[in-house]
Amino acid sequence: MRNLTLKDIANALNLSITTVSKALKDYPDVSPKTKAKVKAYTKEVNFTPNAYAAYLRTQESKIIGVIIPRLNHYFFSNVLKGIMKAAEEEGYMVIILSSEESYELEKKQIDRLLKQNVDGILLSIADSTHDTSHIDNILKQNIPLVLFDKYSKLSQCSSVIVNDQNAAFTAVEHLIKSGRKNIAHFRGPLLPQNSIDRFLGYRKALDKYELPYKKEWVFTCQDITSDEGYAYAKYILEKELEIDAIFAVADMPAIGAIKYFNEQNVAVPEQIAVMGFSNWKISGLITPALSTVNQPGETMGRKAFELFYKELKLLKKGKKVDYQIVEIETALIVRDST
Amino acid sequence: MRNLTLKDIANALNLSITTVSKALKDYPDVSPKTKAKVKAYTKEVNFTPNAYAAYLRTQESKIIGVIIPRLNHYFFSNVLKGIMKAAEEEGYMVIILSSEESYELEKKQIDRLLKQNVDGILLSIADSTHDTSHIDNILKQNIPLVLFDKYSKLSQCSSVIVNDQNAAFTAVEHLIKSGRKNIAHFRGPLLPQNSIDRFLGYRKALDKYELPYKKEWVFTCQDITSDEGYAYAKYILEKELEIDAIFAVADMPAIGAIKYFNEQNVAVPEQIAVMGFSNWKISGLITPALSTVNQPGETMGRKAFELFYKELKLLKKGKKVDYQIVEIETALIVRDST
DNA sequence: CTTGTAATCGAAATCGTTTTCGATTTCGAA
DNA sequence: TTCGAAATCGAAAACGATTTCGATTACAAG
Repeated sequence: MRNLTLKDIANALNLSITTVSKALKDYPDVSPKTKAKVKAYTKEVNFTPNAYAAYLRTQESKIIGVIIPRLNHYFFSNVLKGIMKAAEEEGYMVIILSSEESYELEKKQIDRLLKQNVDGILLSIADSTHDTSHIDNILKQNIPLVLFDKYSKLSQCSSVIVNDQNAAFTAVEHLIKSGRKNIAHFRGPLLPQNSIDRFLGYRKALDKYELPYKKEWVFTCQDITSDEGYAYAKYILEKELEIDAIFAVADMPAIGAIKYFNEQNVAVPEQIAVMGFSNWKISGLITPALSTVNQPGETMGRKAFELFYKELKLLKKGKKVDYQIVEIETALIVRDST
Repeated sequence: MRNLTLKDIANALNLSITTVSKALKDYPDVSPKTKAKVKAYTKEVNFTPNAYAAYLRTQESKIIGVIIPRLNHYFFSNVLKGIMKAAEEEGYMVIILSSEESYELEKKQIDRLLKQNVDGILLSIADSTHDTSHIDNILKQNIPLVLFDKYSKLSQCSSVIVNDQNAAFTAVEHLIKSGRKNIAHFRGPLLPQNSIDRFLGYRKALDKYELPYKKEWVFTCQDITSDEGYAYAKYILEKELEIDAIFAVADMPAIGAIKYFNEQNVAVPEQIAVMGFSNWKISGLITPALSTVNQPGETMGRKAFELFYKELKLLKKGKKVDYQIVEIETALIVRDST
C-alpha cells in the first residue's frame, strides 16, 4: 500500500502535476474552480505531499532538534512539553536528543542534528561544556539556534532564561526575613552559568543583610541529586555546624536533605529551614512540603520555539537576524519547609 | 555554507558520483584502492550522504516515531531513555509525540507519523482509547508497530509489557502476609488493560487468602494523580472506613494518600499501610519511603526498539513477520510504608 | 476579423541519492 | 597476439515534490 503522490492526484483529476502542486499552495495562476476541485479531492483521499521530496527542493525539513542534558528530569520534561506543543501548532516535528551532561556527547548530538538537516536547534548545554566552538559552528552555518535555561554568556545567540541571580536572591532573602541567620548553600557544579548565578544571588542576599559568608558552608552538588543533599545534611549534623537554613541549587538536593532530617527527627523548618529551586512536582508532595522557586518550564519551551521560528522566517526573507535574550519570570513559592 | 554532496566528492577525486556512492556502501564492484581513497577523503571532510535524498530512493527514513500518553511522567521518561539509547546505537532518530491520554489526539499523532514516513511506530496507548482501528491501520500499511506498557489485547502486534496481574498479586500478598486484612484498592480508569490487570491481581490475592472483596473499598483514580489519592485518603478517614492497607494502581495516588495521612498524624504503616506501583524516583524520597513494584522502564524501551528493529529487517527481506509479546520482570520493593 | 492582454495551464529542470545495466579496462590463458 | 572472463567504472533513470518559464486559451478592443 504505497502512499499517494502528486502524480496520482493529477491523473485522477486529469490535470498536470504542476497544477495540482500549485493549487495546493494557492498559487495565483490557477483558477479558483480547479483549486477547489484539487483541494476537495486531496482532502477526500487524505493526501499530503511527501515531506522528504519537498525537502529536496525547498531545503526545509520542518523538523527541529532539541538537545537536553538529561531525559528523566521533571523540569526539562516540562520544557519539552512547551516546545512540542508550540512546534505542533506550526506543523513542526521535534527530534529530541540527550547529552547526558557530557560535552563530548553534546558535540556529537549537534553533529547528528546537522546531518539530519534540521531547520533549527534548541539547546540546553551540559554541565561539563567548557567551550562553545561547537555552538558557534551551528551559528556559522546560519542555522537558527536557541539556548534555553542552561545557556552560555559567551555565545552570541538567542536564549530564553530565568534571572537566576534575582530568583536566588529572593529565595535567600525570604529565609533571612523569616529570621534565619546561618544559611548554608548547596550549590551546583562550577561551570554552568545557572549555578554560578544562583550562588551569586545567595552571596548578594547575605551581603545586603550583612550576614557573614562562610566558604565552608557552601557545598557543591556535582550531579544535583538527592543523595548529595542527603550526604551533606548528614555532614552538617555530624559536624554540628551551626546552620539554621539551607538554600539548595535545586529541589533534589533539598529533598535529600529533608529526608535525612526526617530520619533524624530534626524538625524542618523549626530547627533548620530548607529551600529548593525549580518547583518539581514532587516538592509539594513530601512532608514537610518544600518551599522553592517556580521555574515555568512549559513557558520557557514555548518561548524557545517561538524565538527559533521568528529567526527562521527572517532568515528565509534574507533579512538580518539579531539575537534576543528573553527572561522568564520566576515566583517564590513558600510552603512548609521554611 | 552549503553541505557537501556526492558530486563534490566525485569532482574532488576525479571519480563519478556512482563510484563514490558505491565505495561508501562497500559495493563489490569498486576496487579496494579507490574505496580507501573515497573513505579517507569523506572522513577528512566529514561527509555523510543527505538523509532525505537517500530516503527518496530507499524509502527508509531512519526515523521512528514514539507516542506516549504523557510527557512529564517519570516512568515514560525512562522508557524513552531506553528507546533513544537503543535507537542511537542503530543510527536511528526518534520523533516523540504525546497523546495526552486522548484517543482523538492519538489518532492524529499516528497520522502525523505516517505522513512523516517513519520506519516504525512505538506506541503506548491512551487511557481513553476504546477501539483499535487506527492501530490496525498502521499494521495494514505494513509498518512495524510495537506497543509498550499500555497495550491492547485486541491488536495483533508485538508488545512489551509487564505482567501486571502477577505483580499486583505479589504486592497485595505482601500486604496480607504482613498482617493486613482490610485492604482497599485505588484503581486506575476502566479502559486500560493495565488497570484492569492490576485490579484483577488485587482480587486474586484477596480470593487466595480468603479475604472479603468489598466493592466500596475500590476507588477509581481517573487521572492517576496524587490529588486523587489525597482525596480518597481523606474520604476513608472521614467515613471511618475500617481499612488497614491501601494498594494503589500507581505511585502518585499512593503518595497523595501518604501526604494526607502525614498531615493528619495517621501513622504509616502502623495504622495504615500504603503500597504503590511503578517505583518512581520520588517514592524512595518521601517519608515514610513508599513500598512499590519496580517497573524497569529503560529495559522496556530498549526491548521495544529491538522488537521494531527485528521486524523491520524481516520486512526488508520480504519474510513473514509474526508478532511477539515480551514480558519484562517486575520486582517487589519493600520500603517503610508497609 | 485581427491583435493584444490577461488568465490558465504544463513541460521540464532541479534537489542529492541509489541502483541497474551497459561500457571499458585488465590480465591470464591459449 | 588474440580472446574471453573478471574486475572496475559511469551514464542514466528513478524517487516525489517545487518552480521557472514558455505555451495555450479566452476575450475584449480596434
